[in-house]
Amino acid sequence: MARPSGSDAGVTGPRVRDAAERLFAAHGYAAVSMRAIAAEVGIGAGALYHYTPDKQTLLFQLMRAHLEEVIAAWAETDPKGAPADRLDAFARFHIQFHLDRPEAVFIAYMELRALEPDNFAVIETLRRRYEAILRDILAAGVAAGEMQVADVPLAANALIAMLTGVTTWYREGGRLERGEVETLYAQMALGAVGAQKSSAKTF
Amino acid sequence: MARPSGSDAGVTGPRVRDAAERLFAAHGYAAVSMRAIAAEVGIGAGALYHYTPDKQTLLFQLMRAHLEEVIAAWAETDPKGAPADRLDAFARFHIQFHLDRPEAVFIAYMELRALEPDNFAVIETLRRRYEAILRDILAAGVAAGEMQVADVPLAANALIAMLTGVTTWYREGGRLERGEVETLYAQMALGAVGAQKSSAKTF
DNA sequence: GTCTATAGCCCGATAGAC
DNA sequence: GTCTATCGGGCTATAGAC
Repeated sequence: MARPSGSDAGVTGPRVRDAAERLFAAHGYAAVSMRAIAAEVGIGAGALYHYTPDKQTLLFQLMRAHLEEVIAAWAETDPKGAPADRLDAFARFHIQFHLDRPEAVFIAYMELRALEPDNFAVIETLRRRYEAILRDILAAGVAAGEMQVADVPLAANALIAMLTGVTTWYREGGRLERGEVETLYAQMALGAVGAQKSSAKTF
Repeated sequence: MARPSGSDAGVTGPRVRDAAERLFAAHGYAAVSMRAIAAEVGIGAGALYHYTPDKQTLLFQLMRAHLEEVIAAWAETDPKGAPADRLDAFARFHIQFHLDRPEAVFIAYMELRALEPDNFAVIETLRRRYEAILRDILAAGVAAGEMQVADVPLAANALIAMLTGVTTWYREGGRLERGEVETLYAQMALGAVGAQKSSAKTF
């Protein structure tokens, strides 16, 4: 399609977002300068402003894109079966997504406080929508008698925190394979709410 | 004991640490300026340096004091009985401590990346020592046949993350009392590792 | 599309008066 | 023990050359 000149348009933009994601996750939004992002990309600081109007918008768009992606991805993963099986699938999905995109996830949970009020409201709505998925699963599990959960919102918060925490210690190539980690976290999640997979039921 | 003049010595120091703790927890270490801390205390920025040699040391000392306190407090709380009962006690202790000192806990877990290497090494050692408490409980539970834990370090990480997450949502005066929160989290922790309190056993 | 230069501001930390 | 003033530098974002 022969661009008139210069370097790869449509390539630097994603590289800027990748660099920002990596650095925000590693050091925190407030601790990362636009100069540092530019240096990571290999351009001058001024050139960044062709790709984002400002630093805050860069953060906001990273967070929004991630949350919209995770919500959409779950919609395609949801097995829509028995609540215990959905919880198993949700735990595995959440772990998988977090291990695939640890930086984006870390930012989405940790940098809420760095958002300006209008941006915060948008992100908070998306975050609540994602957490509502788990609350719905737990509520269905209680209704079906498959789970013992005294307080659904509390249990959902506790499970999300547990699952999200995987990013703080898991490193590729370590002692455990990803599949093992998924399985173990899913087992703990089921156990925490007194559930078991339908395939494990004794009739 | 009649100080020669001026304001309350021995009082401003703790106020500086309290202000720093509050602001670091709310906005993150990197986002908080020494001027902001001074304003919170009600003194000029220059006067801060009578209480800390620099900003980094302020963070380091907050984190070290907190971790040493939590380790010492557990040593006095540990019921030293059956592993399942110790896990129940640990979960309640951890929740209590976190709800009593949410700012200190939040900083201790979130600002590790803001520490300079020498300080990081000290804090990381303390943090590992605290997490080893839970690993020891789980290992004892497995050995006693009271718990089903396929991987002790993973389970310890998962439980710590779950319990610590309480600070992200619990607010005093909300829907749930602290005692309820402790009980529910302890139940989930026990369930996650397939354990139950000795008082709940069926013989 | 990227560069260099810079405006305007805030930063951590220090010096010295009181 | 606190103040004011300040040093030296980094920050975000913009302007204008190429």
